[in-house]
Amino acid sequence: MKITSKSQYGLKMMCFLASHVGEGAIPLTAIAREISSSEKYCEQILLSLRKADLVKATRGAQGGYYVENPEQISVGAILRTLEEDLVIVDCLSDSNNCPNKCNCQTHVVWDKLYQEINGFLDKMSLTSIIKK
Amino acid sequence: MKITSKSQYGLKMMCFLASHVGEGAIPLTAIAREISSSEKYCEQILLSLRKADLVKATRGAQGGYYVENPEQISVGAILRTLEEDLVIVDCLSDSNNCPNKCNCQTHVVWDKLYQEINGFLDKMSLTSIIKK
DNA sequence: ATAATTCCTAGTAAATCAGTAGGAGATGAA
DNA sequence: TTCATCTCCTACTGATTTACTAGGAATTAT
Repeated sequence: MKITSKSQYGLKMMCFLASHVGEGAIPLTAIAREISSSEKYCEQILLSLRKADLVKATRGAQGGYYVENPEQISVGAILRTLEEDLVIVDCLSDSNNCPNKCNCQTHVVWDKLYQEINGFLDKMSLTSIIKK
Repeated sequence: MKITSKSQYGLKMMCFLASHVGEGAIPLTAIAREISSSEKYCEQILLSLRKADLVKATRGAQGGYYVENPEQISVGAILRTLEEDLVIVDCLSDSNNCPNKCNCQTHVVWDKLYQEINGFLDKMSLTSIIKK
């Protein structure tokens, strides 16, 4: 039940980009320096975020990464792309895998917890957390 | 961000024991059979739960495990003992470990999420989930 | 052209997870 | 008292996941 370092770095990067919205593309080198991590690792995380359309990128010289409309990007959306959908137990995504065919009493606990976590994180926008 | 199988089995066992409260000690063999897992693994999990005083045990012949006052046992308490305190990012428990000395904007996100999860799970008692 | 930059796949060491194994110690019953 | 039935406890192990690293192809402003 740990948040991965991928998500932790990912959220930091998103915060950084959100606080520089409208200033054009920011290169990987600057981003990695800001959050004190390796360029290669940050690159990999940014790739996932871009594929999920949460960041934009422009290639080539003077290229880099940037976000648009940070007020519309939720922390939940970010974590769902970096934590494989935030599915906290497998039988939530793959009911066939549940040994009790999901008729067990505990299933409802995981389901409600999942709803709770996602609901909470979806209400939190990037803009709201950088204004502190 | 996955719930471990230890917690999943643990909660199932607790539900089973709670639904047989007042019927005396139930031996490991019966518990393991009920939740379709190995005796040895169940035993290990029950050991943790007992050390946290969430289940009681009597040794020797006719011994076994049982719970008292399931209405006072929360799902949160169970998960905290099986998921090392449900600390979702290390810098929540060990601030020294936070590269940004926890002055980062993201820290508050993890902190609030932690509060949310725990608050939610603490309100859920064993009794409430077996009555379905 | 070329220097700067992202894109993409593959690899790897370390940590964690999931489960096994075995024996010591306790206790009720014959 | 002995024996069968239980829990207690520690150590071990294979599989999986995590947290990175590496290298080269593709793209674009200057």
